[in-house]
Amino acid sequence: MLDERKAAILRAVVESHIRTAQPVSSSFVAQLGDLGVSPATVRNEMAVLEQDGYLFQPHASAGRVPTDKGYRFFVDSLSGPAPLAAAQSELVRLFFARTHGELERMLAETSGLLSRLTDYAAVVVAPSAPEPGRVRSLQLVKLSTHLVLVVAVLGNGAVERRPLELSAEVSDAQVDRAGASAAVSLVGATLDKPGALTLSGDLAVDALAGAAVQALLTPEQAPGAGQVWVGGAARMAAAFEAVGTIRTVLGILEEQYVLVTLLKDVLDRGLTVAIGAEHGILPLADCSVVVAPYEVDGERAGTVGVLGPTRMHYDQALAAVAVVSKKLSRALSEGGESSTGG
Amino acid sequence: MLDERKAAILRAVVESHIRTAQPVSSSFVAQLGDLGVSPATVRNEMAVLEQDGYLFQPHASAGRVPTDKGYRFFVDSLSGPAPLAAAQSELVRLFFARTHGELERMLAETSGLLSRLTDYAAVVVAPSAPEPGRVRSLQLVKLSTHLVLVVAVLGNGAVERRPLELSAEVSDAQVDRAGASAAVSLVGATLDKPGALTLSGDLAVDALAGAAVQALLTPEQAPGAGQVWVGGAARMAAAFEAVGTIRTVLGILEEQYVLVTLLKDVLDRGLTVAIGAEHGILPLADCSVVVAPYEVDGERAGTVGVLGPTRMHYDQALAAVAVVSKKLSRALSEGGESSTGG
DNA sequence: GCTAGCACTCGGTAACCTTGAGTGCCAGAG
DNA sequence: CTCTGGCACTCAAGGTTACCGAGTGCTAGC
Repeated sequence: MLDERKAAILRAVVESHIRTAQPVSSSFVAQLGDLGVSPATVRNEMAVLEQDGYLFQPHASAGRVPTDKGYRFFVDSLSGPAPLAAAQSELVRLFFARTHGELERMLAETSGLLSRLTDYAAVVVAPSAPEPGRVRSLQLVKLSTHLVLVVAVLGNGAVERRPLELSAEVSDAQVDRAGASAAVSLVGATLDKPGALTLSGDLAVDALAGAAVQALLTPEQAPGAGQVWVGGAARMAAAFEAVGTIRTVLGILEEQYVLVTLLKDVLDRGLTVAIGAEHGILPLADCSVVVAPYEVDGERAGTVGVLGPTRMHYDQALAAVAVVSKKLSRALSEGGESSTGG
Repeated sequence: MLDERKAAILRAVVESHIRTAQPVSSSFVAQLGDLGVSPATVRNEMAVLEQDGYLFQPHASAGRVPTDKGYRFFVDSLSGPAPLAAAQSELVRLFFARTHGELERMLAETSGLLSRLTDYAAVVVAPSAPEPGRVRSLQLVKLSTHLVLVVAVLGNGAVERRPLELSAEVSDAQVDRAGASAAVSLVGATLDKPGALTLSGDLAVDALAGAAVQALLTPEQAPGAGQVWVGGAARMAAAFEAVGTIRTVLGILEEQYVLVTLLKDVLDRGLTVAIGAEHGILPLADCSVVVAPYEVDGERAGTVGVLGPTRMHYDQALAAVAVVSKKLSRALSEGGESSTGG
């Protein structure tokens, strides 16, 4: 496609522009010395690169700026993620040594970590379908005369909790019996196919047990809502000069649905990096996305990603995303200790 | 302090500047017609207001802009929060009719609501010391050979969950007996003063029961962390023109500690509104804060607030904050249905 | 005490020029 | 055929000047 010299020039332009955010001139590339040719020669090559759509000239007397296609070539020609700087590796190590606990908290903090690592905004998407697993334990707890709480512990340690509003008063004993009955029906079964209820004859008890089982089978929350954590949105304000761009980008970062779809789309297309207009979201035309899935117990669960300007440090972002997704997978899979408390 | 005419002029200047973000001229105020005086008279009054520190003149041939002191006078002379616009009341009504569930989720969504209502950034601080309440139920669930989960349901319906890593293997029966023992010790007691453990004689069982009780007594999370939700940070980008201001404000909005302290300080000083430099945070000198506490079961619990530019619509912000804090208090107090899922 | 009138100030805008970075192209050297 | 030095050309950026007009402060008069 591109002969070696053109590729070298293109790489030089991209690298320089990522660093300086300025158009890159032919003489600058020539002075780099890697090619041993004069600025005039570089100019000729650059003209061809522009015709082929890799470069773009803001105006007649300016240097060249990479196009999305130029960045794409650059990213594809990377030899893989750079190794993380020592300080950053240490940051990651410390973070995962220190962080335990609830899934939600962990993911939220991970978005902060990833943002600090890259200096861009980071997005973490929660596991899409937290596979229910078997019910390990089920209990009814009477909170007040008309309010009973259903608490179930699942195989992965997650706790499902459902309030149950009663129209008629029930006794402690009735709650206990209903709990036992519901437990027989559900413990050992998975949430998608419960066992049959054994009837006790006491209508109130049987109704309560049935309602408890039913409540557990109903997923508590709409999918997609509250499942995204964005870290370091403020860093996007530092990445752009134009106020308008900052506003639209920040606006998008608050649209959880758009974010989830964006990351999912990119992954589904088998990509790790989406550059500029490659993802379909027009307001983010000046942004690139670097994504990686993370796993829980070997199953692809959620996504972590970095959103930065098109002229982002791809090698570092790739490295950070790769490391974080790997470590996160491990942290979330360790004996099921950390899991949703919903 | 200020005679009526000066006060009227000052109010006019503030109102106009809030709307237009422009310096306000004497002729504009005179044309409003509320005073029936000429621009020249207004000018004279304005000169006095400037000497007294209520107004400020960016340069010699410009109109006047309110100072913090001017805004303070304006806010203090408000007759109370304006009634919410019909569309907004409806938004609030719908929101609280629709929103149930976990405390965290609810607070997070509330920050979004408040931000939408006011068009500024909203901050919601979680209850500072979630009063533990009595333990209603306690259970040990064996997840794997070396991992046991302690699950406790508290009086307010909150579920506390602690993983327990074991060095030696235990049998199902042992877990059950330890659970029963720990339950005897804790059920009915509050988390700060547990009852004594009755020893069984089986060392493994007693150790496990003790560990379970101990785990529950240890608060899971560091205070202050993850206890703040910010909604609509992007709206701050629309509220300011200068990129620098946008950056610093967004930066602050990600400093959870600063935010919590800020809101707490303002409330502690008995204020509802902090204008410009009145709160001590220099980078937020161009911002004002409107806060209100919310209650859970009659006890002051957390804070909701709005962060906007100094020239914010105080009446609307006051109204929105008041309504949201009231409704939130009610929603969180209803029979303890909604509470933390720790 | 209020107001009309007037001189004054000063930010903002437009027009203009200059500068210099960078290009495209061409002719000549290798 | 490829590369390079030279040169004319383009155009954004920055500086200067002039002008406009919004808005003020002051004063004299009602």
